[in-house]
Amino acid sequence: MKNGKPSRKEREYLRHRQEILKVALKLFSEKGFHNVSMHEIAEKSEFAVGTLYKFFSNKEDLYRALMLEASNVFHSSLMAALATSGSELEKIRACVEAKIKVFMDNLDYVRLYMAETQGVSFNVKTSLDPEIMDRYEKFLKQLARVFENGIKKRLFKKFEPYLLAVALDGISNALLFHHVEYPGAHSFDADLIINIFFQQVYEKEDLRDE
Amino acid sequence: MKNGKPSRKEREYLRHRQEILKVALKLFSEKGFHNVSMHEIAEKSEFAVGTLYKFFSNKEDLYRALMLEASNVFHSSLMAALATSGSELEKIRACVEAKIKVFMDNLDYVRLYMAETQGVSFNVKTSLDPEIMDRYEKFLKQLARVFENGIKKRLFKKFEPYLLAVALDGISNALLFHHVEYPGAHSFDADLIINIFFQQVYEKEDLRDE
DNA sequence: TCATATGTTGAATTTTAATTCATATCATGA
DNA sequence: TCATGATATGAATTAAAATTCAACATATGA
Repeated sequence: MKNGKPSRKEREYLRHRQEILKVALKLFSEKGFHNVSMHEIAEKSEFAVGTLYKFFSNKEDLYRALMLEASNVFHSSLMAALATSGSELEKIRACVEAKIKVFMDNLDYVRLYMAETQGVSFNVKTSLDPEIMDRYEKFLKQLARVFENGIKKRLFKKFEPYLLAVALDGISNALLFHHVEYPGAHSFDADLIINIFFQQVYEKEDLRDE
Repeated sequence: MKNGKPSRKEREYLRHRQEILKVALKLFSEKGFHNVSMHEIAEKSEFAVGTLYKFFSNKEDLYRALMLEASNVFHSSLMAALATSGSELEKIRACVEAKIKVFMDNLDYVRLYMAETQGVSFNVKTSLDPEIMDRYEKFLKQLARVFENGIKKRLFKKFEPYLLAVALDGISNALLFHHVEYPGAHSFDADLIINIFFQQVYEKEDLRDE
């Protein structure tokens, strides 16, 4: 059937790889790296253990691949949001909205990704990829730059921009975590974050103190 | 030597137990639960493996005991701070100060404790003690109550108190984590948290909008 | 001093899970 | 149809820890 497309074997290969990753993501995010065995992944993905090793050189490599994907999804989405045109406040609002969206759209990834960015990587092996840390760092720096510009323009009060970035990220994460753990306990949206954090840090025109 | 104190064997027992816990805390906090073996704990604490099992029925039990201790230290300190007399703002300031202090005084515990409260408990077995979760929950509720009172007295703007509690906690954790990971990168103290979060949520007398 | 209880030891056992690899299956094209 | 290379298989191997327990040490007090 079909003729010589650019690939074919390759697409098959990719599909299989994807399938394995999907199952592994589900399992890792539910039970954590150490509480999932290769046999379990094999079983759930309907491949043999040996086959897994054709796709990933070992368990850690498989995990790393997942983290990388997660990092891609989150990072690109957040960076894109920060690049929005508009005022500094608008950029940041876009960023918070994007964060809530990727968060909700990728709940399985959330647990993996958060274990890396939040509070360093605890348990999992020797803190994985510095690559991922770097990216997170880059995001925070970019966010800090937005704050910095906002401060220069006298839109925001004078706080160390990087710390503002850390703080905003902290609030967002905390609220998102809470929401994921107790959905529906307290309604919650992007505006709330913006309001709690911002309405305030955002300096009212008639109160500039500098 | 010495005569019949209320105990003696018991104090000896406790001392030994304490010694084991101390070593385990150090190791777990450095390398994570799964990357520390009972043999390593035995070696470092200068007991035999078998002896460890006289004190703790298994590895998980040992870990659990540590978490409980950590929880005690943190929880009692934070609750005490919230019970301070004074205005709502003062209570909350006391709480943030207490948090920074216990945090700094117990860096080894921090990693263990945070893995539990922040972002649920990832990796380690089936999310440990609900007891610990309960306590954390209690703390947040108490903090929320303070916010609630502050709102009633028109000291703070009207936000869902529980979410304010989550948010404040989130900011504090994020900044503390950052500080622990990159000490000296950006100076940082209780006032900063209070200012970023509060100066603002705290409603200026001349701006009440309700 | 000796018998008993209490605490300690670490080699041996058991468990658990990662990783390998000889064998089987399948797809392709001669 | 058959030969060949590419893939997939899963029982067998290996590795790493957790846990046990019979033997040893030490303290107590009769």
